[in-house]
Amino acid sequence: MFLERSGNRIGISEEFKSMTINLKQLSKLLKLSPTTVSRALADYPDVSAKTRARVKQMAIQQGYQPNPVARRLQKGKTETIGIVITPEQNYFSDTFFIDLLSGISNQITRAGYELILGVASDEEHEMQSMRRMVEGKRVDGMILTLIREQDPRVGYLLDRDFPFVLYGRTRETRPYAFVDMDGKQAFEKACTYLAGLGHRRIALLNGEPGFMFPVGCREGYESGLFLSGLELDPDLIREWKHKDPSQSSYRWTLELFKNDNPPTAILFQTEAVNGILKGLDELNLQPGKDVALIGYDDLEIARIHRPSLSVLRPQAREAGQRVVNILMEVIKGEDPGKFQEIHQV
Amino acid sequence: MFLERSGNRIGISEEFKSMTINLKQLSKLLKLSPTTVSRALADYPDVSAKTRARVKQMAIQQGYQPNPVARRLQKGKTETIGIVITPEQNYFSDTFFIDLLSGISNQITRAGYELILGVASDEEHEMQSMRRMVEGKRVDGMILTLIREQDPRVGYLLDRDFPFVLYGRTRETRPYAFVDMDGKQAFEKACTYLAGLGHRRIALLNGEPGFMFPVGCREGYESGLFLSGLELDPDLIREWKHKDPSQSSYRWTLELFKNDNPPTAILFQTEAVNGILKGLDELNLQPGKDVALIGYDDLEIARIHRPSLSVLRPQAREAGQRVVNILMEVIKGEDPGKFQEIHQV
DNA sequence: CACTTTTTCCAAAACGTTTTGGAAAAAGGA
DNA sequence: TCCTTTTTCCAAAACGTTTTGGAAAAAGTG
Repeated sequence: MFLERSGNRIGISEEFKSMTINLKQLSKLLKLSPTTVSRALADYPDVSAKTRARVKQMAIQQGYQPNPVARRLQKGKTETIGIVITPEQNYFSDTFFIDLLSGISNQITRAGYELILGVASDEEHEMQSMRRMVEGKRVDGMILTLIREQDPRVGYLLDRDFPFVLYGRTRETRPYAFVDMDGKQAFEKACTYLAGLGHRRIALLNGEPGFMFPVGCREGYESGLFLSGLELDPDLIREWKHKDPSQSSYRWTLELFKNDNPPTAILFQTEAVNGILKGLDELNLQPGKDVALIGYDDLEIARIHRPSLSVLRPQAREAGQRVVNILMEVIKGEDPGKFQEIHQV
Repeated sequence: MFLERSGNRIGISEEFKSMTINLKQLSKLLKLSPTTVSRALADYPDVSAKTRARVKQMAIQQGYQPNPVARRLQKGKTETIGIVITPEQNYFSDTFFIDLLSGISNQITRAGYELILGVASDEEHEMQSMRRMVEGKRVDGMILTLIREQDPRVGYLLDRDFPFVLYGRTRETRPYAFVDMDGKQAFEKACTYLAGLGHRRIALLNGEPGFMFPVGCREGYESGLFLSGLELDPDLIREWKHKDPSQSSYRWTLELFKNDNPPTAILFQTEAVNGILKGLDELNLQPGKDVALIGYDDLEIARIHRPSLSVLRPQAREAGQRVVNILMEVIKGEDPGKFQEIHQV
């Protein structure tokens, strides 16, 4: 029909648009029933090898792809996973979170699923966004990140028996699935490593309580001190504020060095890095020389501070993939309690 | 049925699970046809005010929400928007991109739509991810960010007449919808501002060509110099590498000051900030004192460097919302060429 | 050949909405 | 009152799949 103008823009665009063929049309082309075509494509044993091949070839030739919406309705599944992220915590800084998201996204795609994203400005909207997904039947499962010690989202999902997996942990007695990084072990190792280098005054610039991760970091820090025969000095532990990590860690850095017996090393998480560097700069202390620094997370900034700034790099991509695989099992009906993984960093 | 154990966990979870009522059940409860209930909820005029009220009340009471999958099938729309992000460019640094995403997400939710996310590691996967969304009939429209000068995605979408909006611009003669920040004007202003303060040697640490944004920045820089009666010195223009912005901008910073006649001010984009600060630190130059710095994007790090580090803050949230509103119009069939907006920063 | 079993196919139903095209009931007009 | 118009409702079809429950054809068996 568009032959006479096949060379121009309209011809091309019409050609592309007509690429949407559906099952009925495809089956008509093959002189088969929609049933048989559908089953052939799904490799059911009750269709002969010959017709199966014929169907598949035609499907490829015609660029047939089953309409996902129709399939979802029939299957009674959305084939969709939900995640809600929050901007205020600068969780996005550097590559860590995007790596996690990358692992999640790719694995979800591999399963033929979709990832839908909510962005919430605070805890209330976070819950609201999740409820919309869950109660609106928009997803088959949820992935939760940035877990708090007391996290209402977990109770909510457990109450309605809705499939979910945490990246992180929370305080909850009922069994649930999670993948967590072993912050405790990481900080313990970092601490003993520094002690092994001769450091006796090791500071911890930790995240403030409320979130679960800093809890493990502190445990690891304390355990590391203990294993190295060092005493814990409360003056060397400080907590940056989630509202403004840079500013607060900057202040605490200055504070730490007002001490009569200042630290020679600092352990911290990503969020504090800018504040610490600025603080040290102002005090004319060289990172890596006057003060050893070990941070948690894959810091882009560490590349130009190498080797004066060491980092513990969690395998975020792998963790993301694992989270998805587990979620798929839970959706299938597996017991979530079976999936509780703590990954070494 | 679960009355005798309504106090325990199973009772509760069953109660929540039964909250999923569908249209047929709801209409039975109301002794009305599904048709009438559906139309009542959609405020059609052919249902009396009385029954409309009755229906709505019951719908709320029963927590009825139309199954989105079924509605999509009938409506022939996915009510879904797609976006593909790429991790390698550290676009995620600081709040800019997440703000944009936040504006996009919230506006999409407000429209009752869904945002599906793809994460691609390179240009090839970026295209692949987009094709899956488009050809797999998974979205009604696409949002594109991080636009390149020659961007195959734009041609692809134009060819098949698929609705999309760019955040940014590209070199393409056919009309398309976009929202862009006026990088040119921003850099021009910054430049004349610095000149007004007496600076005569203003450097530009620009993004490398390939992406569209640095083009405008450079134009603005050159125009700003011209307006201030300053001559353009090619030695003061350097480009950081996308593969490693920190490292390259760090090197260029050192390089800039090897000049016999070094700059007294530097203009740059977010990506270069760590490299520049590190470089200046190493040269014992104080930002804001020895060298004036003006960056583009909302830099978290600028908070602790205030006022020594100025930033041009684009209204990312608002831009994101605008992108969505435009996309909705384009999906409705409006001419994309009508929507070409350049926002002042 | 007659009967059973296996292979290969398909018609119809189902998923949960919205839309189409009336029909019945109520209201208005003479 | 009878006819016309408006209001209010609904049965049936449609969206594009997958699944169910056979039926027809082919192959195997004695």
